[in-house]
Amino acid sequence: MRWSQYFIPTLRQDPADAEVVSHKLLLRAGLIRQLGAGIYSYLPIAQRVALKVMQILREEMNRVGGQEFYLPALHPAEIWKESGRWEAIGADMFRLRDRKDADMCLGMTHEEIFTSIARNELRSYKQLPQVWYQIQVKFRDEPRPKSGLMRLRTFIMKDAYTFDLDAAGLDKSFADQREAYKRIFTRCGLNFAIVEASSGSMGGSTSNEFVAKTDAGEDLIATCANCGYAANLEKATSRVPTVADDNGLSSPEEFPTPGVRTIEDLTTFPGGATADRQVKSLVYVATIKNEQQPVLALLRGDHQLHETKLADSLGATFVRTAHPEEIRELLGAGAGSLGGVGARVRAKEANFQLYLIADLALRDRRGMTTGANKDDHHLRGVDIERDIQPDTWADLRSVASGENCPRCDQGTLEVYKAMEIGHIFKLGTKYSESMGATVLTQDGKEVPIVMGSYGIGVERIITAAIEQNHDADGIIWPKTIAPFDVVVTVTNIKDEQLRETGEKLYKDLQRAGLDALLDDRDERAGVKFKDADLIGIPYRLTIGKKVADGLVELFERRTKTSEDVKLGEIVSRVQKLALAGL
RNA sequence: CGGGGCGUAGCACAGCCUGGUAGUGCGCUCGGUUUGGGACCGAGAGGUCGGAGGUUCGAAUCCUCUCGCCCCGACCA
Repeated sequence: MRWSQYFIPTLRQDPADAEVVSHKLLLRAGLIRQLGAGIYSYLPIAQRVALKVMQILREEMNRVGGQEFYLPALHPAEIWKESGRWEAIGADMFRLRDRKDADMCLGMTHEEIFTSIARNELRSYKQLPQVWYQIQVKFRDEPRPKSGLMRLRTFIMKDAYTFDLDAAGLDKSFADQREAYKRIFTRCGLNFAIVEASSGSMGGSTSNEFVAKTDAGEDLIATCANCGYAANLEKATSRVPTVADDNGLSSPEEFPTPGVRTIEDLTTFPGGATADRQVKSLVYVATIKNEQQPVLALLRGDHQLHETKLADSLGATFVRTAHPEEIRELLGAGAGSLGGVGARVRAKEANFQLYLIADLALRDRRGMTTGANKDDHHLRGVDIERDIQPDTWADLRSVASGENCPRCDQGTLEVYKAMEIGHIFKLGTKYSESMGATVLTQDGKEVPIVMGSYGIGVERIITAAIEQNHDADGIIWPKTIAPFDVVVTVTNIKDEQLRETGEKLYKDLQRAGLDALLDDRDERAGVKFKDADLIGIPYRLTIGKKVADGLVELFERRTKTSEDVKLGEIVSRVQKLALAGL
């Protein structure tokens, strides 16, 4: 491409709306323009990068036996009603009606559609396994689109689905995808990790999340340097030292605590208790199978609740903290004086079925202090099992940096920020059962197909690549996904000799199979250098005064080092560099 | 959905409080000088001040409504 005619609208100043680095650089380097919140147009440079990413996705999917499809983005509601997700999914789905007033939606993922093909066409175990994938647009009405291409409402996803006869087959398919994902992210030049994560409303047993470490990310990952344990905070556990309790009291004892509202307050209150001897009581309203269920979550006073863990433990699609009025109606006291003792009975009087869920760290604890469900009063000497009898026990606690690794003896956990770039799920038979996708086994039995689903966000890869590869001057693309391999910069286009040298070199590079860009603009050299740095092309060949001596300057974007190379050798040199690993 | 902020030229912003000719820098066009890290001089083009309604002799400016965008929180497959 000739830069003089190519559309690369670079910006000198940072756009006011951009906050994170990748967003600023995507705009400044002329890759994207915004159309609406979470909706962006991809300009030619971005499209080139996206196509390179997609090519890697295709190659690695094909390598593990994937077959590429292209499914509709517009879906009739019926198919989503069959799986139950038309109701299960809330406002995140873009819904619309057609002219006949029929419910439709824009696809946010394609389990239902792929499953509908599978159930109609797959009949026999002999046809399995199948590995199907597509690269296609997805629509999600995110509550808060943000950070450029990080959280979008319309984005490109590579989604793959596997269909197996049994669990063993799924294990193999899952492992294949996992390996493919490792190769994909490695080839894209990303620093990534595989972590345990919540499956959310996807359902299924096991899921692995692929994350790229970056401060711009929204996920928190706990890792152990000693044994390699890694988990999203929504799933991570840790070992915390147990607290030795005294014998406690034969029954809880109420005492007045005027003005005490928080765990902290009670630690300093005369006759109070240290935080690890208190029970934190949080009232939530969970949405379970479209029903509102009040829940009292109990944790150790010095521990933090993780809401995703709570939702997962309850099988809820959504949890929110109860409003102050709801809390008072339910338990007869305000937040700050709440507790599990007698809570179920108190709620019953108000005609509510209160569900009590307690964190595992409260197991076997006695002599605890907690609210009395009476303003300005607490109870001491509470024995959790004896006095509260939770309906269930679950891991509800957020782990923190410095806590002991749950897997190994020596390690401690470190928590860092990351962004999700891919997620793979063992779905099992959730969709095949609800939608009737079955095959006949060798002995003639009809069994539901065992499925897996695997997603990668194309824009997330691009965003992560920039977040992890940039400097003060701009983007530093990994060679594998750079929009061009090399840019030929003619310092003065009005100089006949320089121009002709540049033109020839440009054509030779192309002939050698390289993606080359010729900067033939009538601009000062400085402007061209700045733009080339900003856009982040891995190599720049500067055609300047040294041409008289038969030399061009080879500049490496990443290291900002340059070297003079003989004109006759430069093409093979660049070819070697461009094809070399990252 | 709760809290905060912002919509004025392609971009970044000033002007608004205290109503009276719509400005600055970058970019763009033309001419000239320059030419290896975002040049300089000169001359230009470019704006229904997000939209609607109201107050007023007069509204970018004051009032009401509305649309949009950004950030924090909540949420998130």
